[in-house]
Amino acid sequence: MEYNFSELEPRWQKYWKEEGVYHVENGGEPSRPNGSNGSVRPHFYVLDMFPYPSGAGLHVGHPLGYIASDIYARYKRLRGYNVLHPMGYDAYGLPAEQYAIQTGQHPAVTTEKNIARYREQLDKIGFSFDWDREVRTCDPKYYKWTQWTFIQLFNSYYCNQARQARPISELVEVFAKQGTEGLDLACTEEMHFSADEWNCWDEAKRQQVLMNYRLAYLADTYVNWCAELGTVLANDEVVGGLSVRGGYPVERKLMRQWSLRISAYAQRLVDGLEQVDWTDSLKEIQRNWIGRSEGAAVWFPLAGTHSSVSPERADSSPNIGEHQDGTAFEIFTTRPDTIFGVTFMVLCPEHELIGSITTPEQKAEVEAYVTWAKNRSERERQAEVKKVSGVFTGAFAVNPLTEEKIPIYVSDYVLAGYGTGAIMAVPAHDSRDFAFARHFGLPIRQVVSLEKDVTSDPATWSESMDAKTGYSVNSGFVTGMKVKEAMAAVIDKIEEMGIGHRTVNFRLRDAIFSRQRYWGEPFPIYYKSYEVGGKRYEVACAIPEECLPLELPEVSEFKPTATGEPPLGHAKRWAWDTKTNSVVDVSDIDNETVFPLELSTMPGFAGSSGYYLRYMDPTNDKEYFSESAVDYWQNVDLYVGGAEHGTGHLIYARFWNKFLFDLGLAKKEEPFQKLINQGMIQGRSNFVYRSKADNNLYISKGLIKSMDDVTPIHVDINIVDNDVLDVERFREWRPEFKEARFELEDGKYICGWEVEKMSKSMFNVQNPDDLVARYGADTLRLYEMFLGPVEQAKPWDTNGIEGVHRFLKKFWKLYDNCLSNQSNQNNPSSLKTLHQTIKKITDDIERFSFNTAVSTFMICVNTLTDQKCASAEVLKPLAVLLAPFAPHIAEEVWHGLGGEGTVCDAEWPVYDEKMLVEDTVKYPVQFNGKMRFMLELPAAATQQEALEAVKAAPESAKWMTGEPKKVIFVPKKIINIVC
RNA sequence: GCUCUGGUGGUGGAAUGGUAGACACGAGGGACUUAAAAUCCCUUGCCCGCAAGGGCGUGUGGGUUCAAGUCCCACCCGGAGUACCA
Repeated sequence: MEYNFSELEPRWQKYWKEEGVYHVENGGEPSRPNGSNGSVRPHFYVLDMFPYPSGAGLHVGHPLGYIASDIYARYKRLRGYNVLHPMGYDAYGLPAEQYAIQTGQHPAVTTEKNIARYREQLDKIGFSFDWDREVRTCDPKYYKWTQWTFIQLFNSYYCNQARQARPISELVEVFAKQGTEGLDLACTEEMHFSADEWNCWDEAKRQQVLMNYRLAYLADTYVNWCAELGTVLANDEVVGGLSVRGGYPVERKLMRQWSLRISAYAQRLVDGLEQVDWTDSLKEIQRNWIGRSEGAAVWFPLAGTHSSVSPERADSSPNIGEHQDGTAFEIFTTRPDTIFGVTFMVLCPEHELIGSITTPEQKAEVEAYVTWAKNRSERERQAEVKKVSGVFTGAFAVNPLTEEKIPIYVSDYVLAGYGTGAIMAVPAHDSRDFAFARHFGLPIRQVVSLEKDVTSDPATWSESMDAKTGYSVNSGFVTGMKVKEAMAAVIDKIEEMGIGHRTVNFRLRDAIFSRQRYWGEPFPIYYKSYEVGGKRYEVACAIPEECLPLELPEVSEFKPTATGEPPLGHAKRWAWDTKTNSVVDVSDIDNETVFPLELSTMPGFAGSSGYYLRYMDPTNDKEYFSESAVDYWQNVDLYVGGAEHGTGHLIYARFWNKFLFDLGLAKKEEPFQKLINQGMIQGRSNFVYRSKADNNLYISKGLIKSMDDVTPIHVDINIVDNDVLDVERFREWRPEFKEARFELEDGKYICGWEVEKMSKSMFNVQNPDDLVARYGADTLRLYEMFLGPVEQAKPWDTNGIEGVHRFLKKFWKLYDNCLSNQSNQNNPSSLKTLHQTIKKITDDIERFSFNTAVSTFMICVNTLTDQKCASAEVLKPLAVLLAPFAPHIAEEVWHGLGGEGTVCDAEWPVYDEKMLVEDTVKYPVQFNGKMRFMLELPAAATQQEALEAVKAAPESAKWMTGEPKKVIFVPKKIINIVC
């Protein structure tokens, strides 16, 4: 009987589907016939990052992670766990919308089509997903809860003291009672007001103030505007001044946008990393992105104004670091110990103080610089980082510790978005300040030295001394202290003086949440207008929760409107009637009861931030997910996906989960307990080499004398096998190769190869369907695992796939022999092989070493073949071991040998310890502390036997003087000899 | 620059501090076959040697250890992340 994978695989896939074998229920009821004695099964949640269904379909890189997680999910199921292993689609996104703009096809239509194609491809690989739990982010039943969460964010503020999100209604009450007195709140701008002030304000003003504290808030912020895409982008969607999608230029622009106050959670996002089982590198990526740095905020008075700073003023930090009376400004530094080395100050070009402090003589120059700096694109700015630019304001500040007058400059190397947008420059100990000082000929003063009391002339330095080590010098009262001590001492001093305080700064900025696009979740927000004192205010209001979902309207065009509004501006029915609580025509807007709805939509990460929770209870239309569901599943035990989401999705999802945790909905603070990053699969391109002398002559790789004589040409990897070109198919491939002649080596044309990105234009895209058709899903699954460690990036090549396929054929042959030859008896050695395999496979799976697991299977089958053993007693447990990796063949064998139910319901075999005892053990023999030789002894050897063996030691042991008297076994398999 | 990773045959890759190179591919040789495919067997890190055997070998240089691919220090070279973040 042949191993006919193309018949048996679809047959089992159909069976699994019809029988609902992978359907999971919440709760641990033992649905398995031979389950864990009726006891409640433990739960386990294995999740893949759901894909964006692109038009190109799956390539072999996509399923790598899915296969790994499927193996683990199946393994856990076989070990008696109730395993949640769902799949869905991140269906909102730019490509479908770009396609719609070009072709007029509705994104919903193309998305639907792509999903169908993905599903078809996924099904062929034999995954154990519970498709009853599928979610799609573009499905109103799903995004209802994305919108719902947004409303909760909108209706929440963050209390820094409680380290928790709380309802905004609570804040309204507190404001009415005590104003901002005694509160520490996450906000856009520091505000201070009394209860009386609050109570006097009208509704519009109050709403404006509340917006400052909401976790989802509307604010004028500098955004990454991508004109080509017609939308703003989040920081992680921009790399090097270009959009990640499409690579279009991005500029800074001040726009009114929805943002999520993710910065409020910065500290918790850092702390939470301690609790999760992720790789160090990914944790580090997140830590760097969050960018926590400790330091001090210090007020520097302006020279020429009164330099006294009142303490209560100093504790607060008004907008962009400026005193309301304009007599001082605040800076942030991580090196307070170097304050005696400040020789100039620098403000960012956006700093509010610039206008008021610039002297008349400098005004023109400063204004020209600020204009220039503001209009520079992000890309230009980043490309010219090394170029020093800036201008003197003519104004001076006073160093609060030395009373020294120091000049104030403006330069774009100081960023508006970080700290207070102003710095104290210490050129001797900061490389950027150093470059600036050198460029403008400003003084450089050494205040830190590696050795106590030893200084040198900074004029002779080629670079600044940035390291936080050594001792303070020339630094007043901290001179002689170690850097760390000096930092503490200076902070203590400035706190005592009331001009500054210890503080922590984060690089992480709030996430901009608006996209000027069509294909995304609409905001459940409408705008009421107020007219107060001749001024018009717009107040954002959430639509009532019970009216959700607010469905994405139809539009006539997917492009922005003529007035530059987002595509939703084309929608006819896009106004909110507060009387009927329903969507009505835009023409009905009266600003009395009918109001305009928000025109932008939510970004891609909105729908993907909480999807793992929805899988727990995907059809619930009353709640996001039920309490009992989340109580049962808790959080994701194992999450598998690419590390490229380290600064995007994985930050947003953690934030989202922490927020839901604060609301009491999520039960664990961290959503993903263990995380494995599957390495990217790169393409492996093949080349043919065309002779430059003869356009129809192609030279085999080994015969090329010089690469200058030939032109390498990408060739479709599907007509190359093990780097050997199928010359006939090559001639047929394209008309230009029809007349091709070849210079062959050993009758073959050998192609060159190179590792490149997997892309259509390089003809190196491997489609999993082709491999499934040729070798079967089981071979594909095993091969993808065999390729190397899951975490490691590697180029795709099919050079070893035959070996894996051969293994399955050998396994099949054992099974076939077993069926045809019932007289096959077990022998002790084959049982031993089985038990060794059980132990090794279990170990390998537990440590996610799937590539060695596949090797283990190969060794096992080879050994059993040698041992001529093919009894059902050995093969049935083997089928179970193999089931996570190659479920189809495992199922077939299991059934063929009389297994009950499906192999998915079997029990993971337990190995017998006694079977594994080694016959012999190798001991290093040690004498006088020196290792002398290796000795092989029976595993159960006694002291006496060991002594005899040492006496009878080989020639190499003749160094010994006298007879060994005693042999001592010491840990780690060493024999010590005493004479 | 900073941070994280990794460096082992012709290739992908194995090795709780204990015989480096498992397993697989590729290559070479052989069996079966009229032939091919499929299948099976042998060889395959490098150097010397007819052989038995010997020498050298995990990026480089040191160190710890009876014993180092593995641990420690310094350096070199890749890959990734991030970048005027004060």
